[in-house]
Amino acid sequence: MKYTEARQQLIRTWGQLSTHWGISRTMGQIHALLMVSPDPMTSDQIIEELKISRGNVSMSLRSLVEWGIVHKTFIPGERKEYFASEKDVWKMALQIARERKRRELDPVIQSMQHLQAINPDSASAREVDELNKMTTQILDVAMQVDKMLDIGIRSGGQTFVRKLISVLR
Amino acid sequence: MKYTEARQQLIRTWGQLSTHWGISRTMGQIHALLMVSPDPMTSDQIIEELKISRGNVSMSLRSLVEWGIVHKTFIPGERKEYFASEKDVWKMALQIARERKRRELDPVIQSMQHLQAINPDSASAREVDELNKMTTQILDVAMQVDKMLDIGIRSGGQTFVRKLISVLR
DNA sequence: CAATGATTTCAACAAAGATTGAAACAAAAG
DNA sequence: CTTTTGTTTCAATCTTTGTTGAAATCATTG
Repeated sequence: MKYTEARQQLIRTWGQLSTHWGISRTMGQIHALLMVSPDPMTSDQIIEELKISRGNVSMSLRSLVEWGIVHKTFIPGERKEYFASEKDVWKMALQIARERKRRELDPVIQSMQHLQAINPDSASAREVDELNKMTTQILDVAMQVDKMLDIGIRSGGQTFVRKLISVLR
Repeated sequence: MKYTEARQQLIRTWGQLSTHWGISRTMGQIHALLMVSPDPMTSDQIIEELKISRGNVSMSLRSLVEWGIVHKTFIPGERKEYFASEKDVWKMALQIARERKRRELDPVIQSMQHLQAINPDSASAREVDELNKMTTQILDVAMQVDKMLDIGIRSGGQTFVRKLISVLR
């Protein structure tokens, strides 16, 4: 397989994949492009390469920076801003896990905590009971997963998963 | 907090959440409704409760069944189909993990395997090198996560996470 | 501080995704 | 076989999300 093909396919695949994760296709493509680029890139280079609008590039880059997986870098004597992706895929995965935990898991925990202690108005005991069982279970699962992610994040991805696999096989 | 409120909030929250996960809001709501319902429900009851169209309910239920977290059940002497959710949240989480692995992780592994062994056409050594480093890393991470999920799935969620937390703290 | 170059914002537009509802289909009952 | 009841399909429509491009903002330079 030729370099240019392979590179394009990676960008396409990553863009495709990203849509399954609440991230726009363009963001995914930009991220892939930065991952495989040996040097930081300017927005103009990205526009050129992916044929997308300046506005879109600007917004996507900002969002990638907010996710913490792309960094602005300044090159001495250069006026333009340069962007580079995190190159360590484990670090990247952890950073994504950390953000998703914050954006998705933490709110669930909050929400389920509010739903504890129900006052059975017109409902039957069975109904109240079932609802309680569910919220309690969901809270339990969410809190344990949360704890697990904390540990994983603290100990660094590779170490964590390696240990884990060796311990639990 | 009153029962009816709490129930509605759970349904709203779950529907909201589901959109972050490539699942439509309606599907999430139906799932929440089935989770807290002590008895299996017919599509008519779901339509009534959530005020959504028959077609939507039919398609969403099918999809939930494909995900393996909702089951059709037949009640003797009844002509209608009844649907019930998996009630064990750990089982549910595992089933979702299993499906997501199949739908999202496995394709990445496949794709990265295709991208190994690049023929440097017009590209510089640095560029080829960077691309190779990336695809190799991604493949590595994906395969380890895959292995981890396999172990987790085999040993059952609760056991898995409990062990893991206790071992790695 | 005016001019130039770079970046961001945002209203208008486009694309993708979700939902509806009515027609087609399937299964059981009379 | 016909009717009744229940389920699925799918084109049309609505909703949500993503994208563009030009104007506004910001920053640097002479």
